[in-house]
Amino acid sequence: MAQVSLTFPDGTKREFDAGITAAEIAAGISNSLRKKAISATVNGVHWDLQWPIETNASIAINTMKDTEPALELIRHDCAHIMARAVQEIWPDTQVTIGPVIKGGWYYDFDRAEPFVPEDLALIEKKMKEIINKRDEVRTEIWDRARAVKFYEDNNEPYKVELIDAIPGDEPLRMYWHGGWQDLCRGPHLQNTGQVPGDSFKLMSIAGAYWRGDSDRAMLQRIYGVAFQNKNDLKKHLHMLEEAAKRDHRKLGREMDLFHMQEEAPGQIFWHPNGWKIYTELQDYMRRRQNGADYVEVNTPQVVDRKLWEASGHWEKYQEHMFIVEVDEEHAREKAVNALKPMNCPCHVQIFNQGLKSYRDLPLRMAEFGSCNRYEPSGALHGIMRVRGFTQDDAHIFCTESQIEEETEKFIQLLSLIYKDLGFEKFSIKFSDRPEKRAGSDEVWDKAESALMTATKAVGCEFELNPGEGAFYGPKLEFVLTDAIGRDWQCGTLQVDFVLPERLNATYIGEDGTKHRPVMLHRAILGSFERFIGILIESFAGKLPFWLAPRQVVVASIVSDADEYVHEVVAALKAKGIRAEADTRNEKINYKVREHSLGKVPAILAIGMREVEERTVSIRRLGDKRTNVVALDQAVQQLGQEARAPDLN
RNA sequence: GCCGCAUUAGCUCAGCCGGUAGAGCAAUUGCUUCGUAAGUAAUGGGUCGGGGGUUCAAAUCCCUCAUGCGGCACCA
Repeated sequence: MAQVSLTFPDGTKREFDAGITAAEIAAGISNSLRKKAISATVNGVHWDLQWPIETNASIAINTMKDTEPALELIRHDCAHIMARAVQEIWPDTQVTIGPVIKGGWYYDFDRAEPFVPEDLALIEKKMKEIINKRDEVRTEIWDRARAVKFYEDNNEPYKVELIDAIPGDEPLRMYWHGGWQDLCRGPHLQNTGQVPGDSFKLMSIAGAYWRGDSDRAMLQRIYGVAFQNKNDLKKHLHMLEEAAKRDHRKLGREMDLFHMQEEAPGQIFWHPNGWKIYTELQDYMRRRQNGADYVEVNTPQVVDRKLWEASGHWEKYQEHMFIVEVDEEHAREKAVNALKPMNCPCHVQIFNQGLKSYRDLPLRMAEFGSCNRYEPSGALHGIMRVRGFTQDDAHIFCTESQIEEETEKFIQLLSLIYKDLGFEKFSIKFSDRPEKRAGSDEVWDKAESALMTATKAVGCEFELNPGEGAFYGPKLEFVLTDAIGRDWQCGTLQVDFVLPERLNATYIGEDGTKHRPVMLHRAILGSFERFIGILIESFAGKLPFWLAPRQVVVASIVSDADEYVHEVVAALKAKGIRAEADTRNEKINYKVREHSLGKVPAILAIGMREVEERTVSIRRLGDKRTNVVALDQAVQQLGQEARAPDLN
């Protein structure tokens, strides 16, 4: 019999008969390892204990202590156990796919009756029964015809379709535990009892399209999470609770920032507090962009369809545009308009006014552009995904040879701004040419390499996102990581050779003839609405002092201090600080609690001692300590903190 | 847009099998002047998301529309 040489993690090599399984190897080492083993890693591939090893390889036996394989197996087996539980409870249910995802798994089912939340407890109970049975997991390779016939006989058309999609040279693997089977590439645990029965939880039921295709059947998806032990599950659930506390919709209400109502779905009613954040952020962005040699413009909201036809938006995005038709009786002429969904066509109109010379380039045209898009109802989400929003948009009209330098400058500006806003870390995704695209390969070569060398020149690493570029050019996407580790794609830089062509933008070159400029579409925040949502969630409402809508509340302890309280407020306001007096007839405990919940970064408590000494007692949000300082000093210090980072 | 769930006082929520609404907080008004996360009492407050239907009777059952929530699809 042929031999294989296997190298163990400690470097020792041993010879085995070819076709030996990892389970047999584990058993040869010790009986306890045989029981504890969950899988193997063979030449870097996660390997089922039952799979034969036919070639020389490196091998490691995994146990539950090996976190990465353990979690993958636990979650994957949970998916199977859940599918079995569902089919045992409701035999008329068809199973489809059930992959492992971050933190857990899901499984998609086809069943006439909808699952209801109460079903989850039922399924969990059944899953625990299956785990307690410690059913052995068994696997076999089947040939295609047999597998197809099997699923046809069992009336499982989804599985038949999955088999059809698997390349012909790949073996089909079947897995069993108990009487239940599933088509699966594996690997899996040795028996169902290896799944910790107290460390998983079914989370939610949702609809999901078969194969992610909105033209196909809507299946029912059940999401679950699973961990190595009970404590990790607890930590995970706790983290979810903490994330829920940061929800910008909840904080928006509690901090009285904004509201939304059904008469204007997807649009925001900004309250005074929320609008303070908005304008403060916008003022800051305006100063930063002015400093980076942008010119600011403003363009119309309601624009004739002719322009959208010329730009190509009418054809591609008509369904997502708010169409405005003026009633014929009142109109001098019948016209069909659309609310602008983006600013670029309008910016080209400004560029096209008068002759432009190469000396005018690069021309960085910025607009806090108010846009409206008719987003699908299901896409709306708080202030993060809305139908009316304002982009921190700009278009840089430049020559091809300027792309590189402009990219560099943009990344520098973006880094500076993200840092000012409290996001030290961001990552970049580079999306190159998609299959369907405009422009010659030559132009794409130039655009991609310019974008790439510029990105590298700034010293930024990026992840390649192949084929994900816009149809008109490659793009960079800037993803920032918030305080609890979530990623948000905010900034973007897109190279566009198409729109200048479509809208006939030209400049006179050094040679005295007309040339086509390149447009760089770019945004840093993305939209103010969404970015403020991100700020709220990342800071859990505790915004940096300069962005806080209410920066200081001066609260009296006794009413005899009221007069001095107003004096303090006046002094703070004179320094440009957003300060309020709270002289209500309430205990200081009550006031401190209320303003703390309102996320006011500084509370100044004023009793008779402060009045007599002309001091204030400063209490910072989230800090139990107080700090008594002279009034003048407090005004000076808080005035400094209240300034935006670019003004310090 | 699709699947599921939800919509009751300003907020958070209770209201089983149909008999026309309830709590806590908030608000208002008293009393209380109290030194760092809820002092106290009284009072007011709801066409139960809109429309339609079933019924002697609907917050409750059915249909429909709207909005929201969780996903899916979408995101120029």
